[in-house]
Amino acid sequence: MAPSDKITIMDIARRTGLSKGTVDRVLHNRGEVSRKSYEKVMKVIEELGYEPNVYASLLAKGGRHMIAVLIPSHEPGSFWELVASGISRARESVETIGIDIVPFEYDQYDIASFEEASRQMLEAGPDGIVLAPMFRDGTLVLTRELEKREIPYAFIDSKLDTDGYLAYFGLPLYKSGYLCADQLTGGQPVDSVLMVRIRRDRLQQSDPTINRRAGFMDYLLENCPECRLSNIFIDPNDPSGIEETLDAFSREHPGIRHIVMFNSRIHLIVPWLEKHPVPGRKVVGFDNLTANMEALGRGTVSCLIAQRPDEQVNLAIDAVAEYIVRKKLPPKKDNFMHMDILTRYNVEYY
Amino acid sequence: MAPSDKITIMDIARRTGLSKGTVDRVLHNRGEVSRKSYEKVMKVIEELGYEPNVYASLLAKGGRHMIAVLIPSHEPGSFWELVASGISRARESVETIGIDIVPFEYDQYDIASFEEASRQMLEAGPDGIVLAPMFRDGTLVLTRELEKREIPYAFIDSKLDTDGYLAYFGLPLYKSGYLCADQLTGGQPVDSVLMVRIRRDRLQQSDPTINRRAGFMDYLLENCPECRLSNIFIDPNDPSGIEETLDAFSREHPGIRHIVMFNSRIHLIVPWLEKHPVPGRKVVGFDNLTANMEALGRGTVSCLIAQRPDEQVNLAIDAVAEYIVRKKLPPKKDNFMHMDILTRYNVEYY
DNA sequence: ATTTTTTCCGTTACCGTGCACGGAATTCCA
DNA sequence: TGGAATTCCGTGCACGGTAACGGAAAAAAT
Repeated sequence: MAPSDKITIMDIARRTGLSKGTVDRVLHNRGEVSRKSYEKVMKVIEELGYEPNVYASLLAKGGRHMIAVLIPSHEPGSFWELVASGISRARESVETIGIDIVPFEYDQYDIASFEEASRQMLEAGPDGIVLAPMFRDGTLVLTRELEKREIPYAFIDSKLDTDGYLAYFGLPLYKSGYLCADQLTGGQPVDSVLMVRIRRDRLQQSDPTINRRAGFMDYLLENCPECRLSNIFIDPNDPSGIEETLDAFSREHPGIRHIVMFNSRIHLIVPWLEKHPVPGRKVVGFDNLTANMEALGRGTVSCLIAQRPDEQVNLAIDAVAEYIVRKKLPPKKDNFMHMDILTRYNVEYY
Repeated sequence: MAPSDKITIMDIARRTGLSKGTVDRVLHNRGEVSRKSYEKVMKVIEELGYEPNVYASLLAKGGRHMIAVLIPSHEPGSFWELVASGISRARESVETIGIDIVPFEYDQYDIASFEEASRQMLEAGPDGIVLAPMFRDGTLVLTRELEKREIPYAFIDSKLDTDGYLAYFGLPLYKSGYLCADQLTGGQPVDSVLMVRIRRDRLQQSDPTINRRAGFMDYLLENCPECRLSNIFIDPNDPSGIEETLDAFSREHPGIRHIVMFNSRIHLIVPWLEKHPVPGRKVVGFDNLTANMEALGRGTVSCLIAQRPDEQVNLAIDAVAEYIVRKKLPPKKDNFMHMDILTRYNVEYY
């Protein structure tokens, strides 16, 4: 009944006839222990089910740890700002266990800045890392270095096909496209959908929207094969250009009403949508940016598929912290997280 | 830059010219300190922004705390089983900070068992409590006693209109009915809906489905006023009776297709639904019971509104634990949580 | 003025681990 | 077989806070 009679390092010292110093040495296997005593201690640890007292440990070693977070810089209103807010929450919860969170940021369109940021990060000597792999090759170089230095790291948002990482927290991208299509069609056949995409001219970047688009199109293929799909491309930095593009398209294709965007930037077309309201039009996008949620509340956007990026980074930081403090591996390595469906009726409590 | 140079109890002892014993006495104001020294210490604490080291504290006082959870007993497959699973998760996370979780259960249809359970709970002498108020009057008696003994308590699921509680975590019930209606109609007008309800003959119990039903009906009133509503009542303990009732109803009203239930028991009518498939029928229910989610995966149920009861109890336990260990109040007292929309396309990651 | 009580405060022994230091036991080499 | 070099292990202090204990100083009683 009483779990209060916890067994301590002294208990296993007595049981083995050794001293706590020796027991401590095998616990942190830092050598200077004979094979015989090592095994004896291990056996007793096993028998008694010894678990170290984290407080005492933390208190004794005193020094604080540091977890670095390497993510794209968070311009206001961007997806990465949501991640950043999750970081501040996580900071509070782990600072009491002696861990500091230090963010390192880079321009997600500039690989040189990524390399610079990861260099600085390594120099700071973190005890663990959480990162979002934007540049495939650059990340590979980094993770190899991390593995050499035995620094644990966790992925968020997307991951590489290596396996040295401690954990991954993210969305099932393909499925999210599938879900998105179901929300847009409502299970009923639709005749046409417009996909608004961002023109990108950068190379070697991983593009998560590809998988989403694939899932979206597969759903349509299976559930309403006669649906016609159109693409247009916009430039996020050119608001008036966006309106022109949309105007031109809707003149040429007046029948197309439903609209989807596979990145977090549905808010970019909201001004145009509100200038040209169409009853019964479905507009579906991704991620809970403030601007997106406001448009949802006004009814301009019908539905958002969201992934709680703050939660993801939180879990990732906790996993790394747990590993640093207790050397415990997370229960699952790949954690595909729930996809939240947001409508105007449940967005206010998000 | 360095937060590592934390100020300790010794620092403020030196600054005041007193000993750490005295400082400790004012920190826990357990008397035996002159007014003059008390104020001197308080002033220095303020100046230096002293914050006690939780580990050292926990380590020193050694003794463990106990949080009691008072909820209806969790028959397999019931809503409260989900809560119970959240309890086991919470247990792991707080046992490392020296807190034990002890559940006390009662029959949610028997007020005497509630009183008995709360009596036993009080006798066990918990340091904090999480409870779901099923019986209004009985809970009021209990909470008054808790306030007298200065034992902090948090509500989950629903709350009373007292204000002595530390925090509340639950769903906005009325809104959830509203959201439910929106999911059922898909924003399009529907001509009729059947509400399947549970026959209850008990009194003085709080019934959360009342508010849900109200929200549901208000949505219909505003968005498709011509929709016709029917009610039928079933007995959860009589499976064949359920089928008969549904058979009889569908014979008399063949036009009514869409079905909603406002409690967690939509799974009760799933066998009947699967015997009588109707294309285009919408079936909406609440809560992520295993049986409900399976029916969702098969497409029998169109949508579930879920509330993560495990998360709720987790947050409640954390809030109470935080108060016990650090005397910190939670950031918000009333926490209305997000309503999750579950469909067959996002249920597998829930 | 002396004794008794009360008020106030410093000292000290923990809590369970981490780790440096030094010494004993063993092995090695001559 | 002696001494030197290793290997192995025990001791003791530190971490920051808690609380019992006992004693000095102040107040009250005689």
